[in-house]
Amino acid sequence: MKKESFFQDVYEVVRLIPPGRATSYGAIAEYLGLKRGARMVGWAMNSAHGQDIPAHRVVNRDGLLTGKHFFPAPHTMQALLEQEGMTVVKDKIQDFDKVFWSPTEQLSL
DNA sequence: GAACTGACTCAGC
DNA sequence: GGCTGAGCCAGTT
Repeated sequence: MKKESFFQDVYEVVRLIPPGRATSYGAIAEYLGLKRGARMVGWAMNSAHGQDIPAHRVVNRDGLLTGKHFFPAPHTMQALLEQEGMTVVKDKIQDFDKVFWSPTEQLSL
């Protein structure tokens, strides 16, 4: 197995998120074996700056764009999500249960 | 080198 | 039903 950092796995999973879909920090953490490692996923995103990581497709359990504040502009995250066909109202993804992409289910097949 | 923090989440009160 | 506390790992101070 790879001895890469937990962060590298996070990046890879986030890259596999298909357009028009979004997932949560907890879902990624769970896929990596960390049930409460959601914070580390967010931390990984923090280090993902400069890489091809669609961090805008990663939101919290509520579909809320908690990480929007870390983007170049506050509306960048929402704009990217809307470009992919998702509806964002008040920094929150609408029909999040429909656009939700679970790595545990999609990648374990 | 130990303590703190950090883009979260769940359980308990 | 809303708030507080605890827990995960790694990077920073």
